[in-house]
Amino acid sequence: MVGLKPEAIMQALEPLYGRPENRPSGDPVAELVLTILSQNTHDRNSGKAFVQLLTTFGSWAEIAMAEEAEVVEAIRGGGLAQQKGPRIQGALCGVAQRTGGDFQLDFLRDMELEEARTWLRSLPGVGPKTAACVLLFALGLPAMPVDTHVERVAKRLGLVPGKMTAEKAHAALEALVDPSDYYRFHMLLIKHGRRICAARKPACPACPLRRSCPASETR
DNA sequence: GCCCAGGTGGGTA
DNA sequence: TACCCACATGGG
Repeated sequence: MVGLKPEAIMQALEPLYGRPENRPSGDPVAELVLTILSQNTHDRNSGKAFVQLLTTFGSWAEIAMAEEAEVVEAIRGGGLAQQKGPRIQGALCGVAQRTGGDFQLDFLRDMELEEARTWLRSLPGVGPKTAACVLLFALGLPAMPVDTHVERVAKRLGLVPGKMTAEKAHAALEALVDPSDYYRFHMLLIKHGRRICAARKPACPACPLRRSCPASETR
């Protein structure tokens, strides 16, 4: 354990990556679909699959009602299409069922945060990370997405125990970080984690976190 | 040709 | 509860 506090970590990383500002996107359903497509997939692939999905079908309703094979074909370029196609269709159907046919998630704003999170997680293909992405990025609600980068960096910095499971680490980090800083914390750790992965260096001499930086981790 | 990417869900002990 | 593993494509 190195005893670094979240605020100190964010202050150290901001000179490198800038200060992230959350501007909630307009369409939570688009965020939901895009996040499912991005699961364990590189951004460039998931982004292409998302564009292809939107150009192939004219609306969320069409995607939900389409033959599964058509949806799978549209998102093939994103990888894991056999899994993600049915999950996207199932999630869209879940949304429509809840709203009586509308493809929108504004009703989540009227729920308690944990109720909204639980409802999202009841959809196929929606786990803790995807639910948090929709709540934070699209609706501007205080949930923190914890992906592999955030989890790995946070464990290395001693914010959470290294042996903690991903789901517990998620809850622990949400408790540790001020809710108004969720977006800032998430984005800074993502950027730092990506840089570490991209560099694949045994050490990161420029890192402001120095010895406590995950970049000193030998992979 | 190999490696990796912003998870999830099912199976097993 | 805690692991382990399959899932699949494109670009470096």
